[in-house]
Amino acid sequence: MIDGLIQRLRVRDDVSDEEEEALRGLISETEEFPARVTVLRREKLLDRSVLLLEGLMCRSKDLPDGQRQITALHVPGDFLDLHGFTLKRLDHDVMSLAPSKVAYAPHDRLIRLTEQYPHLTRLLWLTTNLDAAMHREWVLSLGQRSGAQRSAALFCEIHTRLSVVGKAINRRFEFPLNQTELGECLGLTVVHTNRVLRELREIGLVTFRRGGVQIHDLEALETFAEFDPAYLYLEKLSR
Amino acid sequence: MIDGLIQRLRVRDDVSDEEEEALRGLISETEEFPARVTVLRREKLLDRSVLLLEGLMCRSKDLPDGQRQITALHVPGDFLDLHGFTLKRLDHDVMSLAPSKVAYAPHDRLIRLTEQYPHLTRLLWLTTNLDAAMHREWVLSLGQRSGAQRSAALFCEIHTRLSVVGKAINRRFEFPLNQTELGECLGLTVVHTNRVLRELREIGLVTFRRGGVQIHDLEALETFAEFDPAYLYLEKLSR
DNA sequence: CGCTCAGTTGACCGAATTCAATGCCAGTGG
DNA sequence: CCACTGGCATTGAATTCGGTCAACTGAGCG
Repeated sequence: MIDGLIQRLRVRDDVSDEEEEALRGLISETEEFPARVTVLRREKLLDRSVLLLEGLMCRSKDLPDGQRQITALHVPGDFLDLHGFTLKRLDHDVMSLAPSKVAYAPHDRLIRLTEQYPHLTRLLWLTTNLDAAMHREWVLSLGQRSGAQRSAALFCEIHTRLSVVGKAINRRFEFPLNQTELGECLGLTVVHTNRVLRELREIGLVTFRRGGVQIHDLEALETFAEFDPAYLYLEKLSR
Repeated sequence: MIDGLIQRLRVRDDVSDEEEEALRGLISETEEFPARVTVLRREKLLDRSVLLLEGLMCRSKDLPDGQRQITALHVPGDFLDLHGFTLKRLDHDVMSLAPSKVAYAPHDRLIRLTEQYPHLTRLLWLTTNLDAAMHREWVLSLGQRSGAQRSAALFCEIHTRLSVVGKAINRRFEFPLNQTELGECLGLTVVHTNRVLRELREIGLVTFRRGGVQIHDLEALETFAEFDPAYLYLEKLSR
């Protein structure tokens, strides 16, 4: 059930059978959500963290004048708010972008885990640091890449992350955002997002259609985006 | 010596005397750097983490075509690469912006700490999650705020963070970036950075001069920037 | 004095936004 | 079956924000 998480961790380090059991013991219950509902609201005090099992979710922040920015996308196997375990409240909302299934990890169980499994604690800590690494890449993207490059880089990132959990096949993956939401990831208006998508389609790199993404030429897309997956830390090291 | 760090932690949670001792025991040695040198280079494998004691540093990423983005600024009391404790290598460079002093925390000592002090481990984990929260605010800024707002928001953030460690007095603080570097934080060119700074100065909000920042009207600046310090987590909670 | 480096300004250009209209379904109720 | 609706996607035209190029200033310094 939490295989996605274990898969993601085993890409980066060894996880013993005992540790795997401890991880399974974290989960208290599961819940399902339809697409486009707010799953976690900022400021509320937290006593559990949420692991995404199936579907797609995002975190978003907004400004008083109503502008919204999506700060992260989450695929199955990702914790949505493990940072909330230490922060105790969120600085952003979490919303489902597709029908999704989650599992809850109560904070008291996480505290016990930090007391009994230091190595596993470091691995969970690692996953929040991966989130931060992705944030930094988005900062780079928003600060320095053009709209089209930004879009291409995002498709490369999601393609790589979904591949790790076996959900990208033949350079195709489910990606049920609409163009407004994609624009909120990229810091672009819908109108310009639409133009950028047309450009990427017309030069034969990638086609985005509501529901999914088909990459036509992965190598060319990565070159165009100046994409380097180093920030996703896909290598196995003792942590 | 590591008082800045302890000050920052005690804003967010209680730190016992024993834990304070354990933190002091982390440090093996210190080192000083002049301004504008690369302190850590991306990709190198790490066996220690670096705590900033005095000065100012930044993390930066760049694209193959030479464009550079500063992804974070660090003030005294910040770890520069505690995320490197679990990631084992960095995805960015770390550079000094002012003459600085650092202390080293070898990873084997950090591992021992995670085995003996779970609560303190959670507090150190917290600090990396604070970094991620700041990254998210920068994503919001770069995606949705105008150049001038972005600049104002950055000044608000640094003012608040320096206040915590007693380094902002009377709405004035040292900030020895040049306009090129400030532009690399904001995703703007030097030329436009210059114009934005003039605008902020002329409407009486804030004056940036190489070396320091003087805020003229803090409340107006925060309103202009749509700044809300919630993402800095300045409240004390049991973690 | 001439050099360099940072800051500043103007003229022009291009990327992205804004505003507005149109097209395209899928669903739904008559 | 068709008319009507609402949500997205798409396109055009005008505008603006920020970038590019280039020149100039001023301070510090050997």
